[in-house]
Amino acid sequence: MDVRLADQIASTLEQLVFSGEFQDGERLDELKLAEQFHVSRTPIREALQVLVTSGMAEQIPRRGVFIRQPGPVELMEMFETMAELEAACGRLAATRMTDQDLASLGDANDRCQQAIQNADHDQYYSENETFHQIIYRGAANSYLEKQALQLQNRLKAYRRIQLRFRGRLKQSMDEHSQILQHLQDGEAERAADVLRSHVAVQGEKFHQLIASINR
Amino acid sequence: MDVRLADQIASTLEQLVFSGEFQDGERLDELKLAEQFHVSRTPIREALQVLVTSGMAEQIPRRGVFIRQPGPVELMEMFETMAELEAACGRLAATRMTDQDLASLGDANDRCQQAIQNADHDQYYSENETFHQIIYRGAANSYLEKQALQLQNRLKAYRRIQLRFRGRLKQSMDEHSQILQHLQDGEAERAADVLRSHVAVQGEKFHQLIASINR
DNA sequence: ATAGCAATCCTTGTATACAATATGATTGAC
DNA sequence: GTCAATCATATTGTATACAAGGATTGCTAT
Repeated sequence: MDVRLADQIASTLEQLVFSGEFQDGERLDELKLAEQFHVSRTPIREALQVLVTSGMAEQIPRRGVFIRQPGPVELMEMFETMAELEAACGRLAATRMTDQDLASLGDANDRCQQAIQNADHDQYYSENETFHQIIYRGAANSYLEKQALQLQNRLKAYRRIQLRFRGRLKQSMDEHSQILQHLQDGEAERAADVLRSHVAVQGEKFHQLIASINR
Repeated sequence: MDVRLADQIASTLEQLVFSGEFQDGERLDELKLAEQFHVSRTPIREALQVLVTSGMAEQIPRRGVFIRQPGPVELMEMFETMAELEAACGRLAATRMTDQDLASLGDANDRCQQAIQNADHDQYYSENETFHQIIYRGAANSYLEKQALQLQNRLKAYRRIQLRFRGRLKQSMDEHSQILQHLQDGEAERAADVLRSHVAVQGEKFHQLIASINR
């Protein structure tokens, strides 16, 4: 419950951008937005500043702000960066997670398994997110955690796509189990390696999909 | 040369925050800033939004924006994250840097050596920055590069501190040479490991210094 | 007909005016 | 004397008015 209209509008716009409501390069007209949100241009402009600063839009002075949807190349780069961030979290988490953290991680993993058995994709994605977030937290580095959470959120919409690939779900679960095992054993490098490829493969699957569409 | 006052002000404020002009928790008074910059509150507010979004300040609705200087704990976390980002860059760069990139890196390293011989600390820090930036670029992932550059910039002011430690400069140079060698050999994991500890040690030195001051 | 120029309109950027809320100070009651 | 409540003031949040820079359209000249 934000108090400032600008904040509410920023969140809403962010959601709209994420959900692909805007085309890449589309100009965000201050007047139109002001009408849509039934406010003046002032809060709109402040919300746009937020989008620009967070990299979701580009501002050209005296011209306006234009939304920037990441293209295939940038998405691949983001997935690769995510993979490295997750690997880093795993490395650190392996020596820092408490027994309680590991128990939570095990629970989250079980709930992932369960979701698959129920063939409940929504639940799977939700629990999968939780699984990874527990690892971010386990790194015991709130700055790194924040970076990881931000990028995870940014990639959320695109991560679902890998679902389409046959057998990916089972493979994903196997990797989860490996990750859990390595973290329990305090095997930092192994945990990092599995996490890295676990995430990187998502980018590759995404790439395959893009390529197959453009064929 | 920004066209918008808000942009100029945002950059200036950013510099002021970096240079420690503001205390942690200090409120940024819109009216005072407006007077100082000889503008109205509007561009000031838009500049403040930028600071808040980039995490340099916190906004409490109806109360104002308060600057957030990272404390020792957060700084350590940032150094640790930087270490992981640099390791990631090194890992990727090891297999992606061109001969030309490697030549540039060697040149930068030579200029670092030279700066040390000249006992020119300013030049050393400038060239050291370049050395690392060439590796970021070498990762051939512009998103990751951007993240690394951002954090490097954020930590700039604090990195200088390690200089105070006897023998650190020579050690640093030795590490640089190792990194260069591993990158030339395409030894991804070794390059990553050396880079990680090369940066992580800065955080540790920083920690030592803080501890010694508070003693 | 097309290219170049000019004028008008549209949009962004900035200033100011107005509204609403939080803070703190003063007054009154217990 | 202290605590609480209310009122005044200061500051943020929003709206509107004004300024200035592009973009588009139409006209003219070649």
